[in-house]
Amino acid sequence: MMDRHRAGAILKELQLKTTPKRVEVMRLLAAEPSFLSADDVWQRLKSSFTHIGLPTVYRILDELTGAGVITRIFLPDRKQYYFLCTNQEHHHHFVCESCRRVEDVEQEQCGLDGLAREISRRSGARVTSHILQINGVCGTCLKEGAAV
Amino acid sequence: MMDRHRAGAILKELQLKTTPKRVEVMRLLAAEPSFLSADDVWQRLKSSFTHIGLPTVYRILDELTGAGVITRIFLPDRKQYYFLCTNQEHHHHFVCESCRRVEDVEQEQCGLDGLAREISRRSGARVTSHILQINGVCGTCLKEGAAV
DNA sequence: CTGCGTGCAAAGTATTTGCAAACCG
DNA sequence: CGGTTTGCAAATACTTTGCACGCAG
Repeated sequence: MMDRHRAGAILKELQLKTTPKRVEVMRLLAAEPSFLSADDVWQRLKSSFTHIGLPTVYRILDELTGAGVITRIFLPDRKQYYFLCTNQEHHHHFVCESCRRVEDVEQEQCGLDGLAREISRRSGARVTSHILQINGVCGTCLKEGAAV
Repeated sequence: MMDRHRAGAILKELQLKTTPKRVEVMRLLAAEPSFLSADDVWQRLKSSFTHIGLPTVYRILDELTGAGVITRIFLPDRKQYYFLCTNQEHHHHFVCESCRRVEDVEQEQCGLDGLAREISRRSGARVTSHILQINGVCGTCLKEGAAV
């Protein structure tokens, strides 16, 4: 699990005060192989804090998402899901629809940078960001017959 | 603008009854170079129908999205936006954050199919879908100084 | 100290649902 | 005619906001 010191260092770098709640959110997310909803995070935090409000969870998740530490995961239910990837390289995610586990997809295979360059060359547009999420069923779930 | 006959044909193919509301939603979306919210669509429909409910608009948009006729566009405001691309080839979209216009990005440049194959080869997962959306500011908006 | 961070309560609002009436095929 | 489709009203539920107190630096 991510140690408190490292969480604090990241927060400092983001110019956010190192509060126990923020640290715990980061540690918790870093220990999760799956994406979580704000409510999921809240439930888990309740075991560490007696007083913790859902709005606080939303605020912390927003800050971390804005700072790029956390990635949003898109699901058809249009709730917001979060995933913290310790991998700092630019990359994307494979999301298992069955177990919610998230796996990294390496950048070399993605080719998005070239695509962005191509777009701006052809139409004069400036690419500022992109969303790339691969959905499916992971190998483990397939074996367990969890396929849809 | 997409003619009613073509809209009807598409609906028939989807095994949906050809109702005036559905036809008009398709025509309207096909004529839009930008993505629209359910509410946007509703407002536009009001000029064609006196009795038209917002839930109906949502239902129609859901049906068409599920059938793959309409693409969802993701924005930070977490509302749902829709865009109808007449281009039947597999492709993706460049979304201008300033004018909301959507431009096609051709498939050859994307390489996502290869990526999906690579993922399943390496981890045994099955890829069922993916989201790829390129965000930025289009050439026209850049010239107009609309850049953020 | 001093301003950012948080709890709590309450609001906001996009989206969904239930049901009866209208309509397509 | 019979099962879809739609209008309307109401509900859902996620997320946000306001404000006062508490805590990090």
